[in-house]
Amino acid sequence: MAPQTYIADIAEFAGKKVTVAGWVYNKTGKGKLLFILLRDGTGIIQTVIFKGNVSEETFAACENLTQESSLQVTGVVTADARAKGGYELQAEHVEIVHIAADYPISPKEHGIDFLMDNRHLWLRSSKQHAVLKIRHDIIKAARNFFDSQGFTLVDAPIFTPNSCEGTTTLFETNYFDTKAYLTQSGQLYMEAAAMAFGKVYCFGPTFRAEKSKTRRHLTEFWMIEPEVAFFDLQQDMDLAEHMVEFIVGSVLENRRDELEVLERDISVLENITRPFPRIRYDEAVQMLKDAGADFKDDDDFGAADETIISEKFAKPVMITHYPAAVKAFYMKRDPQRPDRALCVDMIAPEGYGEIIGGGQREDDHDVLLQGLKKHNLPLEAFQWYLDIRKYGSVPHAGFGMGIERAVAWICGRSHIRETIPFPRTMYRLNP
RNA sequence: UCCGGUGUAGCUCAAUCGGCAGAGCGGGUGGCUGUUAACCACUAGGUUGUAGGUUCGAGUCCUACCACCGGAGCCA
Repeated sequence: MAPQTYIADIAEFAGKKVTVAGWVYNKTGKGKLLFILLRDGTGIIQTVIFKGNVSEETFAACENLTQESSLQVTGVVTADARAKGGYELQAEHVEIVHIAADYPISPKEHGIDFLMDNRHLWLRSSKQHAVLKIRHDIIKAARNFFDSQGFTLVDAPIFTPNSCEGTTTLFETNYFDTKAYLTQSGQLYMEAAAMAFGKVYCFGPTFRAEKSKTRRHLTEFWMIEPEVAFFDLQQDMDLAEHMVEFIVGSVLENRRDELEVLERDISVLENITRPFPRIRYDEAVQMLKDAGADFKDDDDFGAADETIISEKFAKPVMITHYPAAVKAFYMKRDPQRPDRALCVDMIAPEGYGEIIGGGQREDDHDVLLQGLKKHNLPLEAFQWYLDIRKYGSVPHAGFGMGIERAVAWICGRSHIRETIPFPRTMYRLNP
């Protein structure tokens, strides 16, 4: 193939002859003049094909180009205010690579079911493209954050012999002659790893066989889960808000164009700076009651409750000290008030719900053992986990951030299914 | 799993009281030297989700099923 110039870099080549390779995003024309919006994955540029500037055959061939046909265009880059992006390419030579069949996604509106059936093609559309570019940046920023703070990436297994929490439904697989389950969290393994490396994180897919059917749920989603030895709840919260600030800052710095494509209100994101508000569960309950919500004491918050609380703050709010009864068995209890857990949920603003859940872990062997028994969990499967409390147990804490929920919030998307390339939901396994 | 909704051309949707199946976009053909979701003319395109029922007659009414959408619970 001819050496290729990417559209993202096109301004550097004004006045020069380049070859751009890509796909037809849209085509208009007027008689002897054709305008082809050419998309190459890095950007879109208007290509001008004038009958007098190319051969008869080339012009005739270009008239037959359909949406998403692939081609290489060689010509001079010119600045032109009439073109979107400010530059256009005056075609001299066009090499058609493939004429696309009738492309199903037109520039008009479509229903969500149709678009999801065509997700493999929908990825080419500008908004979907922007969301996934930002997703990439969020993941990169999160990893940069931990890497720069001395964390070690220690990936957790996907196949697990048991439930991490014992409560959520798991996807069961046939693992040779036994059963294995797809992981729903890497946390327990990170606790073991933290005792080996001090500061660790994992980043991988997690699976929940819950029949959840909301705009915030996927059956397969990605989590980044740090875990730190000799860390308490307060330090855990410091880390979480620092990470979120870093990620949002990185997206604002690197993905302005994409945020604009998504029509995201940037001022809202610019306000995401430390410190974030921190409230206790009891204060949150009081807020709900003051707002007139129908709330049962010692219950967990529902989606509507989270929205009411989050709307009181312009930044993500961290809620701590939930009733231990509604939280997982490994949460450490507050010594001051043993019916409360040393846990934290971070609720994103604008009603996007919980993006982070975490807390300090129970580090006493016997208390943890009691918790396992109370939850009717198979003790044999958790022996290795109890070992962490037998050999140099220390206070430790961590959290998990759901990547897709963070992407949905930062991108201002109303539904999580657009924040992962190929979403898996209760009703969708294809494409 | 529960509650509510939708299903008509490739796509987005109309179709009055139960009375001839329609439009825009997209496709095709022709025209146009500055288009931005171009415009103009012509044209092709239908098992009305599936199966049954009521009726002289069903896209429309009834029953069941299927698919999907929105919400709840659970969670990140």
